[in-house]
Amino acid sequence: MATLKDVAALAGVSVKTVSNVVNGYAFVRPENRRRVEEALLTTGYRPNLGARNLRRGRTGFLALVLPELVVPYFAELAGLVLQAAQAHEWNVLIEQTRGTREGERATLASLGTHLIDGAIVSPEALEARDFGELAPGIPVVVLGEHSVDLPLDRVGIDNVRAAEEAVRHLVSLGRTRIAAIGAHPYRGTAAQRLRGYRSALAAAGLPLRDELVATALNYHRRDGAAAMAELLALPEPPDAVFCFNDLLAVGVLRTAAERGLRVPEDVAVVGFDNNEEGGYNRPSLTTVAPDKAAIAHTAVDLLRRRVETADRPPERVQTPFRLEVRESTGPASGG
Amino acid sequence: MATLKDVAALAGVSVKTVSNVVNGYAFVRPENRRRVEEALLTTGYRPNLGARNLRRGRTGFLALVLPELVVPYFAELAGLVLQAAQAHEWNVLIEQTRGTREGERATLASLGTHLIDGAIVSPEALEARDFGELAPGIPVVVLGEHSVDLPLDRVGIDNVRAAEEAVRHLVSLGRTRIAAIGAHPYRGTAAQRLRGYRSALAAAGLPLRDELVATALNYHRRDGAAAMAELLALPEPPDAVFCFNDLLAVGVLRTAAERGLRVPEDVAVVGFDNNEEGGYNRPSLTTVAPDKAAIAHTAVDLLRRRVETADRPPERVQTPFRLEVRESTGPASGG
DNA sequence: ATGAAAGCGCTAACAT
DNA sequence: ATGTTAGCGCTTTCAT
Repeated sequence: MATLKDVAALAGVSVKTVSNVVNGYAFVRPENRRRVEEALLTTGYRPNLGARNLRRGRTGFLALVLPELVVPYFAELAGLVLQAAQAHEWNVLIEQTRGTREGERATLASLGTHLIDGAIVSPEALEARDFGELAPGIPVVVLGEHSVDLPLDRVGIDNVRAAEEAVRHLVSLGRTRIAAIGAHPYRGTAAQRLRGYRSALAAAGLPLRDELVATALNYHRRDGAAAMAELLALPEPPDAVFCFNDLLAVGVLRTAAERGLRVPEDVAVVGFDNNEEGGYNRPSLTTVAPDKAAIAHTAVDLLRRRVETADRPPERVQTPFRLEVRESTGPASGG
Repeated sequence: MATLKDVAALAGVSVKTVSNVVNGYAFVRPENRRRVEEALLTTGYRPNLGARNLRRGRTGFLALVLPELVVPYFAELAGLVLQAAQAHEWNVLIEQTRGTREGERATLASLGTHLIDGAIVSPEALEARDFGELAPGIPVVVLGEHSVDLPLDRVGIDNVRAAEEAVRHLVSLGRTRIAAIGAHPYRGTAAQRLRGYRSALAAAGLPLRDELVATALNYHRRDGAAAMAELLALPEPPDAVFCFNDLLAVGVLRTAAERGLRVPEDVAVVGFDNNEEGGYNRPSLTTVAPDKAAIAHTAVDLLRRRVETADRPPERVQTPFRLEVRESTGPASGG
């Protein structure tokens, strides 16, 4: 593979001149420029970005740290981050943590190693001190709410308000036994959504029943299905379910169908995330739809600014969301 | 950020010794090792991988080039590739091409720039010469079938046999008007699956009807829904549909439901890819299930061998698959 | 406008 | 067993 030196030798100029041409510098004598460009072509030169970055002190990489790509929300988000990063000439390195504290800590620790300019992290189990300990001085943008208050840039929607809106919607349908699936011992977003659920119930004058709040240690379809099975075993099963993500909701729909329940007549269901698959479910899924493109774009932009000037106060940006009402709570049923 | 030199100065030894300790070299005097380790700790040294790789002539990166992460098949595969790559101490750079030749060419061209050791490419529109032109000398492993015969390592399932098996299954249910959705002007996998579809029909003594073969330029849910709407508008609509991926099939199920058709009684549906979502559909989706973990693992391994010795003859590895029979063709209906 | 040379942080000869 | 040094490919002073 041809290097700058090879090209310089072939063109009969210095490395500097070739570098100037390659980097689009203005003042190069036309004759030299022509010869360099010819040499560039015949050698098929391509700059070694590693070397360039070593010299420049930036790597051109950004790490995207997330639980797992099989979760559609993260796959969709990752796709959008890739696009947003491209606009800033950043390559994206995706790291899966599997959502465990172990995995998250290990990944965070591996970031210290200079090959990234910064990281966008979607934490689940991480604690505040982990960041300082494992990735000191590394520009980080955090996605979503987190139980601990970190002095880091952060992007996400207002989960409390979003949950309130979802539950208020169920209340407006006349539902009174509204369950929640997705309570979690330490996930920040789960805590926020639970808070919104409770405050909406309280505002509607409905009682808070502990047996209607189901914990889910994971947010996969099977966990939703299992949780719904338990809720249906209650003496008085719910007439509506608010799920903390769409995957849980899909599991819920499945279990409901297997038990012969009609959705939304017997039980209305709301999800969270607006995965593409929800629109094709039967019934299609009512869900909280965060503006994922805005999240991706904002995160990348925040990271860029953080990289440029490290000593800014941390920012928290709230991105918009809306409630997408579909068949699982709507009048037209697919049940 | 501390460098090797800083550590050496602090420990009162040479950089070589520090390097030896960092890289786990055996022969370091215990006293020196102790001092180096101490200096390592107090400086919080982390190796600059960029510099290391520049020197070593490898980058530690592998590019995974795929159409888009919102397609569950690619998201699932990407997750598995990340895992497989980790075992070889490779970081993975994901590039989305959006499945266009433009996008694929642009991505391929950007690979030439030395920051990757090799690439795993899932092409859709690429032509043979693109590889030679745009990424000359770069170790590449191709995923899936491709219309053009390339002298490159390749991993995939036997799409012809897989399609045959799917269609044979529909035939065994007594279906006679079996449609196919997903014919495509240049995708290699589409051509193979179409071939399998045709040969299975021929083997069963069923006529090949052109009106039952639907082209899909994209393989998203909405494309399946649209194609199914057209098939149902035929004077004699199909009694079974073989879709070239699960997303198309999900769209088909949706359209069928909207028209009040029962699946599988009125129309049986088979997909391809075994996305997680298919198991939770109502009815759950019968599908061709490729062993994605095997694909990911094999691709990474093939790439490693290609990087190590460039002058091996290209290999083609076929990974296993099986037909996963569920409700959309099975006796127990969810329709 | 261009050349010479230093140096980014690291590893690998080569010495000792 | 460890120190010295060259050099990976590039950008960037500093000269000229």
